[in-house]
Amino acid sequence: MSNSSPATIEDVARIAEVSIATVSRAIHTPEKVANSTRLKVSQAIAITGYTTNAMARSLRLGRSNMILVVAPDIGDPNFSNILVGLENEARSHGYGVLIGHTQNDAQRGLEYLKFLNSNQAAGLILFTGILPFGHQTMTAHLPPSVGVFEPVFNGGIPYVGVDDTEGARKVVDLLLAEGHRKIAFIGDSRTRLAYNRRRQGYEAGLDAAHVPPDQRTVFEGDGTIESGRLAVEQLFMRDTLPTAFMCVNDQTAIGVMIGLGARGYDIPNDFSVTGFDDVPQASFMSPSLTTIRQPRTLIGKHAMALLLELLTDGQPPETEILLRPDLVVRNSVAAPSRQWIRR
Amino acid sequence: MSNSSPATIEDVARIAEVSIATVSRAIHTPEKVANSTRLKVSQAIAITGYTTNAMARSLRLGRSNMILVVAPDIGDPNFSNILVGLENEARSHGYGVLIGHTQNDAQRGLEYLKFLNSNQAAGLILFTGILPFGHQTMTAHLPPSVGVFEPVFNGGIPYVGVDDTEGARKVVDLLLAEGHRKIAFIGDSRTRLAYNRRRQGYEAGLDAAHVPPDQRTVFEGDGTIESGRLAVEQLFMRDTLPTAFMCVNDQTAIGVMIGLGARGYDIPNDFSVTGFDDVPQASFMSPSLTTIRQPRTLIGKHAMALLLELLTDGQPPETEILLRPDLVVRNSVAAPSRQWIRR
DNA sequence: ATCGGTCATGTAAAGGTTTACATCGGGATG
DNA sequence: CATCCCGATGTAAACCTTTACATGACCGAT
Repeated sequence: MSNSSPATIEDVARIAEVSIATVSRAIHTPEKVANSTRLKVSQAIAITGYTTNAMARSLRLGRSNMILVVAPDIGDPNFSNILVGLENEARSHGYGVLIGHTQNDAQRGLEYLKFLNSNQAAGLILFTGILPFGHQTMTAHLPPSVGVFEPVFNGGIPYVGVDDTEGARKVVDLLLAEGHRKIAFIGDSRTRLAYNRRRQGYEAGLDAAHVPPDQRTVFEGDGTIESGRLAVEQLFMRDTLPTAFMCVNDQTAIGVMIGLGARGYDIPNDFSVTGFDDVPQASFMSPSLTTIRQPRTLIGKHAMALLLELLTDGQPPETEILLRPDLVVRNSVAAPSRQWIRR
Repeated sequence: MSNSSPATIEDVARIAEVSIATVSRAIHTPEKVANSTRLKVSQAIAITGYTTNAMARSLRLGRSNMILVVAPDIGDPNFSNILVGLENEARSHGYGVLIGHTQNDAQRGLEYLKFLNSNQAAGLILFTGILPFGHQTMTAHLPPSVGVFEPVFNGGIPYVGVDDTEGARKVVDLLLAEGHRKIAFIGDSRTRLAYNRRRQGYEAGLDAAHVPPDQRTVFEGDGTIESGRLAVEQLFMRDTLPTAFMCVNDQTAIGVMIGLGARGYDIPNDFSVTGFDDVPQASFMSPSLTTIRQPRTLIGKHAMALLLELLTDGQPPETEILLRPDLVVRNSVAAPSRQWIRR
């Protein structure tokens, strides 16, 4: 019962008095096995405590039951919530989740190539900004893959994200409803799809409200806290000050709040600030940050489900899944300061 | 060159004009192969782009190159930082990290047993509070394992954590130095080792300063935000109010701050509050929280290193590794309010 | 009674690797 | 020159599973 080495299919076969082939069939295609035999086999399995050796199975089948998830930084709190969704979905289908992070180092990405080449992962989940294996040439050798947040490479890989345009639109509509007309947009890199879509939502909102866009209040940074702080400095040096800062993500918004705080301004009374993503600390800041919630666990779940479908059916049912972004209203937005309106 | 199916050791052998055994030796025990042969083999490897099939290797060797990491909640930001350390260390030794989370559900833990039984994981990293597989009986079947934060089961499994006693001592010493004499200790479950050690540090500090302990200011909760809030309510109903709240973890401290804020008190002017762990939001709260930093990435690194040692040497070099906790002084501590001193 | 067909089961190969053991050749030693 | 030994390499078995194909029994139809 508690042998030193784990039971093999042969042990089960011997006890059930059938061949190993029958045992294998009883497990994987029970309809091909007579009822009486199936019973004997399941009893033998119970006695021996047999579980299939995944190594041997994967070797024979030519594919594993592992999904490799590669992110730029697994220490990022945004990441961990997605991981929950990914893992739950995978496990409930008998798959395991293998993780890796590149820390934006191309060399690191290459190391994960080993896992793929050595057949250790049946599928791949790629996060924003990951270009793990250098060349697009590699794409041909990639296993079934799904992107998270944004498309990977130049497409060809389906992805799951949030509707950035709609999210941005919700934010700008809130600011407009509060009475803001001069709304700065603090973005990150123009090369990022999320940036472009969010900005698109921003512009669509202004347009719908017949507010003429003002290029002088659009700032491009890199999405970091520091870049938000810098944006404030730059905007104060220009002649037109906004009454609200709409930021492409929460990190930038935090930077903006720090920058405004350093100049002695009060948020939201002097300026309104909004973010995007709803990072964990957004609710703990003072004032707490009005932002867009990314349904992270759900994104993870959908991404994994899509990948598993890909693994069995071969063809992706959809190439792009966009989830609904929810506006989270907190305390960083108020009506524009009379001080600025009066100007 | 870009064959459809990946190159096998046989392809390499054919090109290098040696046997597959020699190829295997050239890779794993190069000192047993003549220089000239080794060269031929490595050229053949370069030509074919061969990488060892991990499935076949694991099958033959009887163990995989995966480490299973099981945590109560992978969505917890504390977890992700440790994961970084774990993953870096593992990867640099050719191991992959497989993750799982139980969400404090014993049933879930059982599902991960499959991975272990099916030889898919060579080792196991267990987090605090995890009792993944029901009975201790299972311990016998567990692969080499290492605990994080606290010992697992009744011992027998080495672990890596932070020196809780010393950390608590640093906190209480700070509060004492500020002039506090009535310091409440808000704990979580008495069954947790961390609680007991931190409280031990708290009492040792009071003792060293010749401050008599007051049982009425010790509160036991469950480590959640709500429990911190509740502690405040309870303490206000008793006759002796502290001037400082020393909390067993940051969650509790956040709850205490919320509770005090709801009663209209100002921190740190009316009361001082301290935490333990330095969760990401600790620096974003207002006031920012004075707490103890857990060297999380380092803990992960050490835990994985210990496990890998265990895997190769069989015996753990140490059974307990305690890292140095650092005091992070922020803005939630000040000298005790004169209002209370005067009483 | 014979045949054809169906269903349940068994046989055996294949998947890629590692390694104990066998073999072979050559240099050192007597 | 015979012997021994050692180093380098090859042969083949083993790890455990899945599945195409073969076998055999049984049943119904002719």
